[in-house]
Amino acid sequence: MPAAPRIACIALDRPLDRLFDYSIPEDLTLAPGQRVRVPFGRGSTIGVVVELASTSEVAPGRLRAIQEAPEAEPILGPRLLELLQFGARYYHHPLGEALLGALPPALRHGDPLPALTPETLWRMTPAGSQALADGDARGRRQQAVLRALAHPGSTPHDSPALDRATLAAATGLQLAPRELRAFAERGWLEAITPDPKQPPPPNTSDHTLTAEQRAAVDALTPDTGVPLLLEGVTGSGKTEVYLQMAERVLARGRQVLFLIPEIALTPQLSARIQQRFPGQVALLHSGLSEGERLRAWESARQGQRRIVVGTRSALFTPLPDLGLIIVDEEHDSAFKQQDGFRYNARDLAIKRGQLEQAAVVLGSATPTLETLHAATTGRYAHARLATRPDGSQPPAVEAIDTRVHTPDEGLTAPLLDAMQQTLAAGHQCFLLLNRRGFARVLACDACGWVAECPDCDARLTIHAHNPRAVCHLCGHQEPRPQRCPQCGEALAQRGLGTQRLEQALARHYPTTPLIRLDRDSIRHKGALEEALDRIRQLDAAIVVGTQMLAKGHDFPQVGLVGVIDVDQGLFSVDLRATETTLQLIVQAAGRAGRGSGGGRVLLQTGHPDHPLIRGLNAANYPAMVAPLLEERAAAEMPPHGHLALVRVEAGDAETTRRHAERVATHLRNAAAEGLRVLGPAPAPRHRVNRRFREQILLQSTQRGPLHRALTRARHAWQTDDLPRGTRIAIDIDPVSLA
DNA sequence: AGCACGCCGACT
DNA sequence: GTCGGCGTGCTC
Repeated sequence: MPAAPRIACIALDRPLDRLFDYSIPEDLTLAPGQRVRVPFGRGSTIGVVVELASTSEVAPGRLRAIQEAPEAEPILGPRLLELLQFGARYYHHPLGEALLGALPPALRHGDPLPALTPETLWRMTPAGSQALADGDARGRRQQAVLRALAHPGSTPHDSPALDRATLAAATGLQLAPRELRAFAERGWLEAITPDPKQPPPPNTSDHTLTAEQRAAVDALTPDTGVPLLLEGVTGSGKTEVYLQMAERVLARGRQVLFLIPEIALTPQLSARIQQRFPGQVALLHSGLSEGERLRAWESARQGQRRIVVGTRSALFTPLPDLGLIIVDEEHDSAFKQQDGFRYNARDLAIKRGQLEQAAVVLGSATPTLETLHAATTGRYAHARLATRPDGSQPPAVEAIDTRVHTPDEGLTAPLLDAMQQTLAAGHQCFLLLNRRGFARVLACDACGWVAECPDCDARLTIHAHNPRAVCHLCGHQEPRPQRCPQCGEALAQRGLGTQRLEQALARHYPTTPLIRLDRDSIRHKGALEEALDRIRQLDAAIVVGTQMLAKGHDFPQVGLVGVIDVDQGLFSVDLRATETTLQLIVQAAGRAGRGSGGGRVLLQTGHPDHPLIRGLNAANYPAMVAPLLEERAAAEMPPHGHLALVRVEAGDAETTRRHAERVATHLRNAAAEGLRVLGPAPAPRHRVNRRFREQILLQSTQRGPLHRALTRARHAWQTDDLPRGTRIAIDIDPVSLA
């Protein structure tokens, strides 16, 4: 008779690629996925039970006992546990970090699960409606709340009941519970406590779906394990399709996981979902406090909230009745974690869908070549939204030849003319420039010297209100040199960024409202919402920004989109630069010509006759990127080949190189037929913050040999004596080779 | 990763 | 004489 399993194999939050065995105290019953506190070294730490065993390799005398289990139940269910185990294996990352990283920080640190209180919903009373109409509600906040309850987004019917978070999202205000209670005491609002067994019905939409949208909703076939690509041109109404899919799945009693690239950049989307499903949405993103995050997570795990809207890491939220995963803007690189556990939430979402028997929808106007290829070869189902419900057309794309029209401060004469016309017609101009700040560098025109960071491979940049020169990679600052240290000539400022473009535009159009939208300008909380509101309220205006300008916002007034410099993206060496630039152009074009009809997209380029530029066609993205797919096939690059990047980093160039060579040798020894090991080569940014980086690229038409070689080589270099300061990072399916 | 142990330099 | 530098090894 086998002994009872009195040993638990436990994963810990350490970068150690193994489990630790502990004995289970008599009075404790454990299951995989359960959280435990264990003694470790001289302290104690939180771990997750991965499996139970009756014997251990560790001598019985050296086994220590589990201290406690904060919950009696597994906190990660079997399918989520399997997903994370798969992910850790696939991305060659220690299981403990993957597992503990999936928990909210509070649980990782040992806090107990919070008790959930039922969410109060607020509805406007007739008295409140009266107060709004009569102007009795004087305060800005009072008016905002009442108005939100009178017109919740697209449903101007009877007053719906909204929870506090939804009201906050709809008004853009921070609302304390006591403030809402005060409104209730005045008789303007009434509080409703919904029955948890009987969730409130969705606030129905009065959008009638187009035939295409209807077909897309119907294309959702649950339980087949086949992902659905929802390819919809910008403005084609993907969100409404998602919402109706969600309604169907919720009606069958299941939960919905809605992943978006970055909540902060698209506040309207999450607000719209919350308004449609009041009190049922848990919002998960990096802006939450530990406590807020924990409560949102727990409410989803308990099934109290039926919808999770969140960024990348929300993929790992436990959902007992998961029925649908939506990955919106699936092409967005924000779904790929860029350090530590380098998973791609889009790819793991597909895996989770299979494990949980939940439908998976990937939506985009500009799908990645990987997804597009899977859809055209039949591995994924494919639904297209080719038209806009309002009947408007994506604008045509025109090129301005910068060899003929020399740009001054980034602006050519034809672009300035077109802007003039657009503004005169009362429409807006959006100008896209993928470089922040002033991005001016200090250069010597006489000998070519350029001011560089002493610690990085980067040029120092000059910003508007800073008298010093700054490094964008490490933050190093120094006084601006006035003269060239090599030849003594006076230094000139060269280059162009959004801030400088903004200044140049202010000179050209001194009376036109000018708004800049980039990472720097929205740093303050609420700054983005403020800018978006201003853009929507204005008629003629110029908006300057980086790629975030192209991200999913609806601006009805845009008549012209200008791309200041397409060439730097289109003709770059990086594997995906061309693809992401084409995506950016199409997404940007999608901002123009909504509502008011027409609209132009102007690209400034020195290669107007290049096939990619001539082939630009925002209405048919798959046709437009077909040549790229052919290139990828010829080069055995994704999706026709698989990549992994191994980065070696150390404190000086010499050791980094030496150890990279050794890692590469391990990989070559472990490599089987069909695997190419390229490098090591200095990483594109070889030196950052006084550390040096070399990289090795693995390329194979099959995933198998690639993973087998990595597994074997990893064993080899772990037993090899690499010095302490050397760090090796593995990046599977890298989104950028930089 | 943390945290100990451990063996060599400049300091009250 | 000791405080502390970070090289090496371990954590069930």
